[in-house]
Formats: sequence, structure tokens, C-alpha cells
Amino acid sequence: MTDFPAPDFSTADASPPDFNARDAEYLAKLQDYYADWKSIPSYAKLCEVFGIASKSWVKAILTRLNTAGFIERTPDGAWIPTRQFFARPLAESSVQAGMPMPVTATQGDYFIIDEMLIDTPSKTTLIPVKGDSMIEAGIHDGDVAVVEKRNLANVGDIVVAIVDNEFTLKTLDKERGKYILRPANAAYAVIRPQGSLEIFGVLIGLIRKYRK
Amino acid sequence: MTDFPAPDFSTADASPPDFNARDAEYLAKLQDYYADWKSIPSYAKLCEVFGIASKSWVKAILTRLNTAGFIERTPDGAWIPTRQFFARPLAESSVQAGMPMPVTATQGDYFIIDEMLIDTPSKTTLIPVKGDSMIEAGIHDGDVAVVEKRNLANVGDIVVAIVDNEFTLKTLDKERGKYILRPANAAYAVIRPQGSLEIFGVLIGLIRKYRK
DNA sequence: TACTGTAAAGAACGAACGTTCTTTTGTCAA
DNA sequence: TTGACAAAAGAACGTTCGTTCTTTACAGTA
Repeated sequence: MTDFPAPDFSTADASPPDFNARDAEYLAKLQDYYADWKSIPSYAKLCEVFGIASKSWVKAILTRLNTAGFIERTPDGAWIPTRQFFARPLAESSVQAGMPMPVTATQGDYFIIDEMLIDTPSKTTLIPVKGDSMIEAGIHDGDVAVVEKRNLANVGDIVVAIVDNEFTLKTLDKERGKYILRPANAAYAVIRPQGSLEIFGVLIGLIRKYRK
Repeated sequence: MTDFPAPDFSTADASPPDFNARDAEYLAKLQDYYADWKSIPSYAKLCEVFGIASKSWVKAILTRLNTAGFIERTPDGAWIPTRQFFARPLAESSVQAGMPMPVTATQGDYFIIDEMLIDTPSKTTLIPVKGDSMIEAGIHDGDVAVVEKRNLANVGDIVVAIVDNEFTLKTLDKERGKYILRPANAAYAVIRPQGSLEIFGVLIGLIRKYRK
């Protein structure tokens, strides 16, 4: 998975020089507040949040946070957090020399797993996998298939097809000019649909949850 | 996966009787606005959004949306969307008689995959899997392991251990009173750590992305 | 036609808001 | 000890905000 979306902290490093260590503290306080209330309050409230007494200084801080890319404004003038706002560096304790750095799973309220798997949310569906007909492809009973709804697929794709009014997850293949559905389990038979094959969607991701 | 979190639309049905069809239209408009600007604007702006001219009527609408559970207020008085705000019913086209109903992967800006996998975001880490030492457990090279950071695990858990300054993903087992790390691939050797075994975390989920 | 309830408009007001400009405080260096 | 600068405070102001109360429009019903 070469396109693993590691958070880009270089942006923060490339911030203008007037975003300083003190601003980082203010940012942390704003992040804490937002985590609680899911909104950026008025300048007066931000005075409390930041622990200062000056609205104008609040504005100066917000301007710098804006320049540094942590917050932005709507056309209505409301401050809203950016994606970068939610990116926090890893706790130092988890970073050790010589080890691949883990990536935090979530960044505030934004989750990267979904963005990893899903480009087109409205066309994406989750379907629980039943049975072990694809077990040799590492798809187990109880896994959840992330499926992009479309009725065109390529040979080799793992597709969700509609066979006998049921969803079935198989590899799409071609045999003597006709499309077939191939399981990844020697105990299961290849499905050779008569007439046309109805494709519901294409497997784009897989999710598994281990029992706690 | 019996705990698959299907969206609860029954809540919307159980709304107070004064949340009517017209309010549903206002809700849709507010949802659209929020999708664009990620904030709920002032009453004056909401007049434009709703296509009405009365601030007091805006307030009446918001009060009903609040009672129905779609929005709520911070202690500062700011309106913020609730989880239910982002839940939209499935498109009718994807629901067909006699078939298991798929669950939409995302609901507005809230994603259910993460909530499915992650209870404690701050303790959860994503680690890309390298190699095929766990392939018989359906964990493939390139998968992403969802790992909960903790240093206690049970026998049988798949754990991320730190061996020779590297993360390694193996099943935790016990042999003659000593903990060992067992791969799920006959070609790999069991790891028998000398001294103590350092556990980084426990595998709680797995994510796979298929090439597009 | 009159009654009733809902949907919406409108006016009025004090409080809160964001902005701008000026002033103070503290720190470091020359 | 003076100068320079950053950090923060403070005042002042016109605008916008949310709230409350009153009024209008309209549809359905008796």
C-alpha cells in the first residue's frame, strides 16, 4: 500500500516564521476546546480559552493560525477548522529510533481510514461477508466488504454480483468468451450465469474487526 | 459481525409530531449548507438558506430540529449538528426486495467504519503490514493493521510486538510457560524471545484496499 | 361567512460581535 | 539606559446577533 496517507506535518514546519511556539500553545487550547464543543466560539470566549484578555490579540492569533493553515473562514466570516487542524503529532513515547513510525488512526474528528478506503461516499456501500468462499483471497466470514456501486467491472476484479436474488462476492473472470464468477476456495464451484451477469459493485476495500 | 452498526432511522420516525414534512425540507437545506460550509450560520443567513424572510421563523424551525434531535447547542449558544444530522436514508434504488440491505458507508462527514473499528482513538494506531508471515490468518502484505496500543495481551491475541527494534505482527502464544510469537505461515519460524517480551499493542482490526 | 390553527412576516431592542486603532508591558540587545 | 520589538491589553464603534412580541396570510372546516 504505497499510497498510505501519512499526515503531512511538513506543512506545519513550512509555516510562516510568525507562527511561533506560543501560537502552538494557543492552537492546542483551541483544539481542546473544539474537541469539546465542535465549534470555534466568539472572540470574547476565545479570550477565556486562550487565557488572555484582549480580543484584538485573539484576532491576531487566529490570523496566524489561518496563515499557517489550521483554520479558515467561510464566506460568512465564521471560522472553521481545516483538515490540518486535526493533525496532531504522535506522542513521543510511541516513536523510537529505528522503527517505522505508526500513523495515528484518527485526527480529531476526521478519520483517515475512511478517506483511505472511500473516494465516492455516496456510491460506496458496506456489505458484511457471509461464508468462506473467498477465504483463499484472505476474505473471511464476518469481514465487511467495502463496495463501490457500479455495474462495470474488469476481469480480475472482485465483484459483488446478484445471483438468484442474493449478493455474492466472487472474482470476475472470463471463460470461453463468457463471464464467470470464481470463488477463492477450492470447495466452492465456479458460477456460470446463464444470460447476463448482474454486477452490483466492485470490491475496493476490506474491513475486519477482531473480537475484543 | 453481529454488532454491525446499522444507522438507526427509527429515531427520526419517533420525532415529535410537530416535526413535519416541511421541516424535513428545511433540514435538507441545512444539511446541504453544512456540507458546503461546515458550520451553521446566523439566523439572517439561515433565512436565505431556508428561503424565508423571518428570523423568528428560523428560530422556530431550529427549535424543532433540536427537539427532533438533529441539532444541538453548545453552552455558548452555538448550534452544532448531531450525529443524527448526518444520517440520510439510503437511495431507494439500492434497496431491492429479498436482498440484504447494504449500509451506506458514510453519513455526511461522520464515517461509520472508524466507529466500527475504533473505540479509543487516542490509543489506536494504524500500521501497514509488511510481509506474509500472517497470510494464513488472512492478513496480507500491504494490509493495514488497526492496533490498540497497550502492553497487556491474552494468549491467542494477534499482537504487535517489538522484536529487535522492529514491529512484528504475530499471534501471542505460550509454550512451556514462556510467551512466544507464532506466525501464521508455515514458512516462518516461531519467535521465542529471550527475556521479556515487549508488546506494543493488540490487533483490533484490519483494513485492505484493493487497487482501483 | 366566521372560526381555527399553522406558516410566516415584521418590528423593535439590548446584548454581543468583530474590527480598528492606540497604549501598555516586558524582554532582550546595543 | 535607551531603543527596538513582540506580546498583550484596552477603548471605541458601527454592525450584526438572537430574542420577544405582534401582526399578517392562508388553508381547512364548520
